[in-house]
Amino acid sequence: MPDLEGVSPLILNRLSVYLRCLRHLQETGVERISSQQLADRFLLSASQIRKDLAQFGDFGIRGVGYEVAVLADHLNSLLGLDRSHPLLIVGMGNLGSALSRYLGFNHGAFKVVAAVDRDPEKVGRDMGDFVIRHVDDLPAVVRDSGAEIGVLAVPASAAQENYEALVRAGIRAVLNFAPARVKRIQGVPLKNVDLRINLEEVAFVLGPQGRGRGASLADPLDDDLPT
Amino acid sequence: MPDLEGVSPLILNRLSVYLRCLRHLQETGVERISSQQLADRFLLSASQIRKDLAQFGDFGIRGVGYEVAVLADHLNSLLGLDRSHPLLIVGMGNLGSALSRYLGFNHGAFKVVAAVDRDPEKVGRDMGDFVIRHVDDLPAVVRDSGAEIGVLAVPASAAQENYEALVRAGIRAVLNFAPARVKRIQGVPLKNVDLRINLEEVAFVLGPQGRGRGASLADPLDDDLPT
DNA sequence: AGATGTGAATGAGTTCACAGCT
DNA sequence: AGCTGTGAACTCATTCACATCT
Repeated sequence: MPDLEGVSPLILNRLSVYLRCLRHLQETGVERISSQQLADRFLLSASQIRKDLAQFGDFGIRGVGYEVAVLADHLNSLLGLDRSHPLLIVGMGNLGSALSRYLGFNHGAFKVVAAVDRDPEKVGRDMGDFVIRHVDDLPAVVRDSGAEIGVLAVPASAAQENYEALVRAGIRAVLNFAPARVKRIQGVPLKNVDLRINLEEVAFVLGPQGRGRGASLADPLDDDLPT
Repeated sequence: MPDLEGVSPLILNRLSVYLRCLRHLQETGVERISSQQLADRFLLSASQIRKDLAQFGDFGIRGVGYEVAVLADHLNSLLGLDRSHPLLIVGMGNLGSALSRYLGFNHGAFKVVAAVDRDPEKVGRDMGDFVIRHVDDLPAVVRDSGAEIGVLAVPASAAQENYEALVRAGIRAVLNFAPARVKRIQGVPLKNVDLRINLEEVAFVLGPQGRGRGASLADPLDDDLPT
């Protein structure tokens, strides 16, 4: 049953992970796989895989396993990756440039179609598929490019105002990489990603002044998974 | 009781969040605050704040609240941010450069002290506090710089080999930003951070072809918190 | 046999509600 | 009175174990 409402972020992220594993298997020429094999191969839990998947329909074949290609395609469309998601990068400094490379992937589901910056030096630069435009032109840029998701890669102090500008320009969702919490405006999904928190986590396991050796606590690192 | 073993990553991340809120309050001149006020101010849960904090000692004063400065300092040292954590960036492309800016923060707890790259073009470039060196010199770079945490910002295909090189060079922990899962070697804490998963999450809330409007599901975005 | 899908059991994490300190 | 610290209640998530299908 495609019970799409109320899917927890935990399950969602695992689906992404499963999909990546499956793509990997596909490239390796594997056609069928059981939940147990998947779990062994990628350090996951077999029963969890089954439960996660069963939520969205009966993709498997009892006694056999899952058809890699079929399952991958199901997940792909479930995650909304079967249609293209045009991205707009706001702020083309190092982070913005890095993200524009990093995020274009996944069988073409995500594609950077536009970028804006405040710096006149950068405006006009040709990025191959598009030209960097001025942040003041956001409304026109969003309209012309058809961008759907805005990616904030601006300094912390400029994050909130740029989010709001994106909303006014008609963007449908925003991902914020600036190290500042942005407050969501009703109706425009927003995800704040703070890269620094990961560093703090790692710093913690190293302990006060080198508590013991490495992995002390409940092995908390590693939330996400394979490629 | 500083029951440091077995702290869940969830709590850990919340502690980081609390600390940021407190720093913010400090700058605003607030000296005391109750869990309730904190919760209201930053969209948190009061009882959760109290429970999280109580785990590590009695920082609060009944009937009064928490002394902002005191609590901030406690958290700071609890998270290991009172001593300096020298960072080494591996891969000085756009992402590496961006991270080297982005991650230097937090009252000087994190400082980039060295960087390496494979590209002879980049080797030798002066970054102010240090000079980019060749990745083959990792052992010497780690020794000379005293780097503690390695930050991988290399292409996916090079992630595993560079992690292993870091381990051989004597690094104490690693944060991997390459879009590839790296397998941990016993004794060297590793955290894989996959930026793409955030995009997929946002794409999902937008739904198949624009299911409803914005925030459909259980509002899953927004894990982390304020600055 | 061999693997899925799923209720039942366990465990983790969060909220409630209040006793006890200031 | 006001607010913390904490056991008890509750909700959410994961794992177990097995009936069911191929």
